[in-house]
Amino acid sequence: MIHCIELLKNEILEVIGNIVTDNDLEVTVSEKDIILSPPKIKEHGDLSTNFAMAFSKKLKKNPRELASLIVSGLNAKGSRVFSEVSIAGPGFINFKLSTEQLYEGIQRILASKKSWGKHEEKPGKINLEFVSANPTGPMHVGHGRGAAVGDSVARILRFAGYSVTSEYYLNDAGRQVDNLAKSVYARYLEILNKIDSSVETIEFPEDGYHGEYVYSIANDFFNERGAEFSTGYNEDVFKEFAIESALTGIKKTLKDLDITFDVYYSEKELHKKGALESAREILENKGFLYESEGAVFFKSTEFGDEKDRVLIRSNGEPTYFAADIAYHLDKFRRGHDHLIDLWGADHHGYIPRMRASLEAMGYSGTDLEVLLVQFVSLVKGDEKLAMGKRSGNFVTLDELISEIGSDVTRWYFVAKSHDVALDFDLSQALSEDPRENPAKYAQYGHARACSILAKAHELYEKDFTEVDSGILGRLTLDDELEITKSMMMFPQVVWDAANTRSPHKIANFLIEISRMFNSYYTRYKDDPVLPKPTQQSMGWELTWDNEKTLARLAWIECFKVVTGNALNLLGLSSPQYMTSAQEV
RNA sequence: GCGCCUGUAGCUCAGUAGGACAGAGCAGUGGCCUUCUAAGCCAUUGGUCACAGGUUCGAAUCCUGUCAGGCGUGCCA
Repeated sequence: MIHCIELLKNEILEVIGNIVTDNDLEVTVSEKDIILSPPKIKEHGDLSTNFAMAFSKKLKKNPRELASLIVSGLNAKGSRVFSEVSIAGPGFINFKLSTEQLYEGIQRILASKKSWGKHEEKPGKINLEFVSANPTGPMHVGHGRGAAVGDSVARILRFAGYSVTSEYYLNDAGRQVDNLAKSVYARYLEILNKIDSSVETIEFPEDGYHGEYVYSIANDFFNERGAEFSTGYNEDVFKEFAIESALTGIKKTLKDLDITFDVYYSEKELHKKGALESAREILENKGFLYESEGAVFFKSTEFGDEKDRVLIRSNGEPTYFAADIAYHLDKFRRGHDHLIDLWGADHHGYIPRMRASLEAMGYSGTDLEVLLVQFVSLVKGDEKLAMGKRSGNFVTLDELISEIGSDVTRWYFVAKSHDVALDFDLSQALSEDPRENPAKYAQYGHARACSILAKAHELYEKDFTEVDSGILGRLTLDDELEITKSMMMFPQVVWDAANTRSPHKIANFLIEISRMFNSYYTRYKDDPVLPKPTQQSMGWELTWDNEKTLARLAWIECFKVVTGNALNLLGLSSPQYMTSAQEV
């Protein structure tokens, strides 16, 4: 469709140029001034522009008059892009694409295949940080949403031509992991005590982690190291073991969701290499630091923050914020020019100070973009399933995935705008009747297309993607042409989803186009793509309309390409076949 | 108190660089299976786009105020 829009814009520009010179106007109209987009309502055509309304004052004509000048100019010239042009309402100009454009579109899709919808590479490097869950236990459902959204955004941005480094910030330093290590130690002593009652247990740490998984880490530790630490705590040993163990679990969960990161960035390493000191030095030299009550403060109020923030506590320990400044500085130093962070919505108060620190160091506040991922509430009927790692009472992401599967999990996380609090109703995702399950529906269009193509290959020994344009002229049904237009829109959908960081736009597209396809399939049962088994009597191929079938098969190949690409952007699998409920 | 997000059909949500009668899924109602998978399709019910003003030829979309919900407002991360 981008292609058609470009062609049409040029035609319109030429006509407008003539109008301008004919009327001695001092106006320059450029390509950017013409907005061509598909109208909401199908009856209004395939592409529409409000140009006549927007430029009526500048061109000193009332909108309808201007529109009619443009239309008559276009008609006089003749066009290969549209077959009909009309004026409607207050001055919209509506175009109906010529079928030749649609057939060319099909050819382009077949030629592009997996690259259909992919945009040219752009300069610049984006760093996309997401999940970054503390390695203190299994991921919970909220992390899952961040993971699914982040990974899909990464895929979509790459498809839109951006260079993206996906990154997980590993908080393996600081208090949370200390708490975890102590918690594991406490459980470890409990285990030892059961075996040998002379081993004294300790009081469970106040801020400790109460989850069952802590026992399991402690148990693993005991199996590996025995009773070696029954009388003395070694923080480093327990911390390393606990982090390793938690991280292994997190990586396993991410793998189940088909999510991989380019970089796991360790906070501990950041400290080791002196990044905090380096960042502090910059701020110090620029005069943005001061001491008060024994602590070092950053003057974030100079950059619009509510209050100044502590970087070094009065006990000499750096804050999490101090490390985060160093980390973000490091991202720039590694050559990224735009940073995107996905944070839980509860961290939104953190944005002003983070931006302030970057501005203080000489970067632009807009170089850091924060996507806030709103909360997920798990609901199952009337039952509300609570979350919260420290209370120990939560549904893990692993449990969710094992109940409904990775594809359905990702779908629900990604099908809604990340900016909206999500009520994840398990009763729908778990529904025995898959017709209620939009995730399955989104995949089913693709599976159905594959299924038809598989059957077709039994009947025809041909590559359906090699079709000549004459045969495509056999696609004449309204549904076929409408679906073709949607498939041609896919690159724009990708572009829009990328620039608004909105995977759900891909999800909506997928549902929409799948519905059109399923509708087509059912509506034309009496005019099937392939001969039914009862129609395949000896010599059927001599009387069958093979050209129409081949045209449709090429078109179905397109559908498979488009839906496959869309599913892939969401991180869902593209099944070739799905087991029918009747077959189970 | 202040700040951020949200308020669209019974439910869950699309729809914001302003545009042509406000959309989908689920739920409801009525139809369609000797199937190229009924995991589907067709028809139909249902909304003063929280409320009140304002800007505009035109507002769910922009501005102001009000109300309601969520979150935040640590020398926690």
